[in-house]
Amino acid sequence: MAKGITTREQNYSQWYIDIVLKSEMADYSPVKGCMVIRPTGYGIWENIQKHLDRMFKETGHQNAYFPMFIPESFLTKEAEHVEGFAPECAVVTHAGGKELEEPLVVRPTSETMIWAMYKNWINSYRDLPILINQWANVCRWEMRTRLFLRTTEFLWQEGHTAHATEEEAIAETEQMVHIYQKFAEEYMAMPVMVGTKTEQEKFAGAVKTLSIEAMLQDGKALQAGTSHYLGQNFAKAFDVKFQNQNKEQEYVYASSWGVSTRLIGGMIMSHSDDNGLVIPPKLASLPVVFVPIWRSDEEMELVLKNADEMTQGWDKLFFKIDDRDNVKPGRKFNEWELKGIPIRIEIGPRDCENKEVVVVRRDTGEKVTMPMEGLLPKLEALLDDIQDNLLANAQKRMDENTHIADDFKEYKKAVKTGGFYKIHWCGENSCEDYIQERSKSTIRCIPYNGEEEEGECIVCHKPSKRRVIAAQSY
RNA sequence: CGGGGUGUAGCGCAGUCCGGUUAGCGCACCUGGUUUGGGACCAGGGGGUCGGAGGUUCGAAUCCUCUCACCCCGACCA
Repeated sequence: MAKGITTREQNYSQWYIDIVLKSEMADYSPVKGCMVIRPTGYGIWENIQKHLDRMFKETGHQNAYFPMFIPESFLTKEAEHVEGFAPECAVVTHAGGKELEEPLVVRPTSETMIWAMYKNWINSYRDLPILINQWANVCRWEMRTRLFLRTTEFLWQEGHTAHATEEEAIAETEQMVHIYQKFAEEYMAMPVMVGTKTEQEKFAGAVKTLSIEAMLQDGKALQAGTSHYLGQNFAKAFDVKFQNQNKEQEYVYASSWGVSTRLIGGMIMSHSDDNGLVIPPKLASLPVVFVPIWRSDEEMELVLKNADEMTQGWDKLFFKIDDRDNVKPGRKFNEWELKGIPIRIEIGPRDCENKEVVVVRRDTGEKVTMPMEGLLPKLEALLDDIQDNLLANAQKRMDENTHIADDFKEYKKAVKTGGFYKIHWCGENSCEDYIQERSKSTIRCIPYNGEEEEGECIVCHKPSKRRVIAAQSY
């Protein structure tokens, strides 16, 4: 059993904190609400970046970088945007030993800076579309923070695109939310619900917000990524017009989309267990670790020699031989389990004699003896199997915990225990507020391509045309 | 901002009510030896001035005043 990790049953929140700190993913910093992402955690982020970046570039996007300081006046140009973000902005008022002429906001998101620049770059329909992404840090002064899920400063990517037509901008918005869905499922083994946010929950300044919502082990929802159709809101705020083929001046249509280090929190709460982290193989910076076992110096030499020989020609980043002589094997087993390494290979004198090794998979703990000869393809297949198994488990959890609810009292009771609930909702803000106040849950999204179904609002009983997803959330 | 709580070694805590030699304990750390197929054991060792400031006293981690920080619940939150 794991030492010093609170079990999920005892206290799910504390379990999460224990996992993050003990696996050395991250640590609290001296600044309240800000965390340090340690090598173990940063490696996961690098893999997230690697794969997403490729997906962005394959769909025609390019990376760029914009400044982290935004003149305060920029924020106020879009009315809803400023209302949504002003309360959580950090503002620099002094620099270089003097008070600044105009305060600088530490970006909470970059729409304003980017549209101030796009104004200079766009004149003609020939300048469009612009498909830019940036990897950056942003700062939002949240009152309550949680490691990875909500921190004052966090890392993310933000895509900002400019288009000549509404159709094109909407298509971009939809394309990106589906890229997020694909990434979540294929790489993170984290199934998600794709849908539209309600008017009240949408991004400040957007016409429409699409999101992916994951279901974590405790049944709570996590907004794991968003893609916004911004219409002409920012183009109007920053006066970004282009001349179309009919010689007319027209405001540019826009999208923006992002995922953050929050994904790492989602990954942890999707797959990890009471023994520690469980990393999906496709995100693991170290897929395989060897734990050699010996009693004497002679045995040590023998075992290490065998391990070296059998891994000749393997990718150095694929495996590590944990040859520390001052730590016992049992401890190593536990350490690597805690760190979530997908496959552990035990190799001792007995195995060397039989020319075999013991292969242990992290997700199920299953141990299998395999011959040293021709091991690599088997490990690769096993990694694929682990990846598939994690996704299947997460999918099963989501399916089993997605329910239909038609009676508010029953819903209120049920939602406390977690899970997604498909409910009818009339579309009124007042009913949405009622749900939030009475049940501590929120409408997560209106499912994308959701089936039409006649029904009545769970609150006011007025007609509803489709079901929405409601749940408790992080 | 309202309610509650905590500050003593890197971490977790005891000691505080009822002031009294050198401030303890567990984990971690360091050295040596024995160990090594699921978190080793023995021996030795280093490290704190008790969140901060002021006061009472022969004497303060302990009592008093002020102050700071952090945590939990609530409010808030792509």
